[in-house]
Amino acid sequence: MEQPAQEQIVRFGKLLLNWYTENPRPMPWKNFSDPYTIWIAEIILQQTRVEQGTPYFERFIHRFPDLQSLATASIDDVLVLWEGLGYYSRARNLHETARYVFLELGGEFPDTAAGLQKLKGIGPYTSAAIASFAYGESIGVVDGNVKRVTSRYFNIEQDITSSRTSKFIQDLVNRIVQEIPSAEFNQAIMNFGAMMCVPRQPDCASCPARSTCRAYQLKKVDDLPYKSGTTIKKKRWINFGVYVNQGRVAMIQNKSSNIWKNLFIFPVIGSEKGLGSFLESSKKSKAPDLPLLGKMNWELSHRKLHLQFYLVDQPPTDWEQNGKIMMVESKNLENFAIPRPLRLFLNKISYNLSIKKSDDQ
DNA sequence: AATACGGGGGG
DNA sequence: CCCCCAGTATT
Repeated sequence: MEQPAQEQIVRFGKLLLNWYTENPRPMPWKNFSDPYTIWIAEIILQQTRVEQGTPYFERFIHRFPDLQSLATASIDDVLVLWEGLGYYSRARNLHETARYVFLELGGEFPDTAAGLQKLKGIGPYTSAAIASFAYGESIGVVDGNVKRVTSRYFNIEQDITSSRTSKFIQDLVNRIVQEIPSAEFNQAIMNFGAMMCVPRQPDCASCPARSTCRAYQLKKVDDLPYKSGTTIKKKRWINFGVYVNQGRVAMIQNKSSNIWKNLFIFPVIGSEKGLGSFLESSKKSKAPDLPLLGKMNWELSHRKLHLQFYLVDQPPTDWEQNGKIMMVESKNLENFAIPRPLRLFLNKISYNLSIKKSDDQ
């Protein structure tokens, strides 16, 4: 994969910067510009949401306002303040690094990302964050937000967990901060990822970057960032309406999707277009106000389907989903091709439907 | 390159 | 309730 063109990345950077100007996010550590306070904030924020980390930051800075106070404290006192935050090695490394910088470096933090990264507990992300926020170094941060936003906007399809992809994205944001102030851009892109370009069901309709977002254009927002290992199984939610009358069950031949094409299914609730529209959309539809007969998770090679079966007392007219509703006699169900999960469901409720089946169980 | 390491939020 | 998320150190 090649790096995007220069004008593309500059446009991207300006978009995010404009968005951030209009959507500032007050965070307590923004009032500080010294490396110590920024370092504390960034360690707390590793793997931790702003909302959760903020009260910890306040307490920590109040108790340990400067490097000396932390370096001369006991690890037990530090851990007390850390309690509940998790990843407790962060507190241990924090304390160890405080002592090291105070005793061995004369109280002065290294002033480059490369130097900072030599310290315990400071990796690629945190070193870039401190270097840009405290020293104005032109280096981009790469955290989960940045990976998600860039992989979507630039349609980066490579495995987001590989070191090769991380380097590609690091190079990409480093190019951007050659053109745009690094501290502002780093704040902008991380907050954009946290507020706008969120992991699940982002509100693309109100996104200022959608007109030039490659994932949006290609309808791949739900598929990026791509992560290897566990094959991505898109989740889909489908509500079926089960209508039973005099021992007959309402079925319809599915013409609207490639999954289970031409098999007979219960009509779906919530869309006149049938099954297809549910398989296209990642939106979880609202639970209808109907008796829930059962639910079932069903995994295909590339889909994880959440199936729900609702009892309806009459077949609505909008059930003409690319086909005709047919009332199938229970004893005739075996003559129809029915998807496995629906067949299992039919077997399960057969008693209630007064269906007698010899091969039950 | 793979794994361990907490805990919180949202569907 | 279950699933998803996410930097660094270690192996």
